[in-house]
Amino acid sequence: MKKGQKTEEFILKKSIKIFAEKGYTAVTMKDICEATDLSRGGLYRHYSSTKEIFTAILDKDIEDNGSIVDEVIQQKVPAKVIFAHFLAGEKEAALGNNKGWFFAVHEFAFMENDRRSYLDERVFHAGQILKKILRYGHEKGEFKKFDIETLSFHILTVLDGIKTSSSVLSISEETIDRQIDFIEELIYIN
Amino acid sequence: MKKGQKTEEFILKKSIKIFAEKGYTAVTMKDICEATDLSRGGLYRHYSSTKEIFTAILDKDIEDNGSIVDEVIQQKVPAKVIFAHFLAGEKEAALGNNKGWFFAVHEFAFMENDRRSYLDERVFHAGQILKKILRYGHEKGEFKKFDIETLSFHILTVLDGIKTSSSVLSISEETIDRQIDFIEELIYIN
DNA sequence: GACTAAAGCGACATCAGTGTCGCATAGTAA
DNA sequence: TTACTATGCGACACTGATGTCGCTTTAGTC
Repeated sequence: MKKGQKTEEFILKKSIKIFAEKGYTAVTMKDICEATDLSRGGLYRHYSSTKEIFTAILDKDIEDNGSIVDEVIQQKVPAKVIFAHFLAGEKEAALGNNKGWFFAVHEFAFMENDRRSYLDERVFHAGQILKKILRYGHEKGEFKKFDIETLSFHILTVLDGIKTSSSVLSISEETIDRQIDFIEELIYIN
Repeated sequence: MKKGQKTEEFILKKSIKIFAEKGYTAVTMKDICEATDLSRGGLYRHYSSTKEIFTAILDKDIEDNGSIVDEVIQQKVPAKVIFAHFLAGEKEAALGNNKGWFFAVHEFAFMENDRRSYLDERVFHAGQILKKILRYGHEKGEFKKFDIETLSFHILTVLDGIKTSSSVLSISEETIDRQIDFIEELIYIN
């Protein structure tokens, strides 16, 4: 791997944390310089805006998530297990241990005027991943027979709301757990 | 009423629209100058930051909402009607006709480092208003017997999520309606 | 090892927003 | 009307972030 490519991955890796801590809008190129120990010129050699860095992170994240879900479905892992993992990941995000990308996408979207082109596509992907899990759960008879469109949107909005709230308010882990239980009761059979 | 007080109300009124259109972070004092036809100095005479203006708007909004709910409960209006109105208001917000304040509070919260003092209080108020409606519905036997804490949080997060999504994505009015139906089915008896 | 391209540097010009201050004008109370 | 206070003005200095550019250093290739 070339030096430049390595640097780019390094920049993305370091930046995730900054975006998570400060929020998309608050991050400046200077912040990223400091976190990466790169100079202005050095950084601009690779990325010319925070937006560019942020979208690079998102794209990478979407790709990774999608392929993992495909893989476990392939391996016939029970739908409940997959879904529980999905929820666990989102819980981690809600607790601030990392930032779920759905959350990040929305935060990002607040700031951009061009709201309905780039983002539709990314969020569409997120929806696709969840729908894949739900459809698989239906087929295996593990999940109740809801309308998948409505249900997936409902779940995503709740998760998104939880994450927003927890990043913003002093809500307890218990509150998050209760919401996750609520969702699970909603969809699991018995 | 004194001139100054009039001006302050005028500034708030004009600013709501700008915050709704551009999003909290993107608004500058210059924007507000333009919208109000005030000069920098004139504006700074009354408010010295966008944050100050924004919180003034929120406080006013919270006050208004709370008193309306109290009033209709006093008048024994059916809980379903009150709740439907509540949802309708949020739908309007989701459609972008105005910005629901819960949404606004969250958007605002993204930007502030001091996340857990000012906001807890405001969102607590929002929760109180919804819980009041739910408790009233319980008492009148119109609503299912959920745990009110969990349910109110769930509803607020869904609504918040819907609003976030609709401000960000090209989701249809039908999608919003389906989510609102989903919530209603969840809580109404039969 | 020598050469070329890639990567990294940091000073610089630029820009957009902020907050202030002395002055001008309008409101208001006597 | 007067006189004082509240309101409004806009130029100004300041700040912090942006993006560029010529230069140096490092990596990769032969």
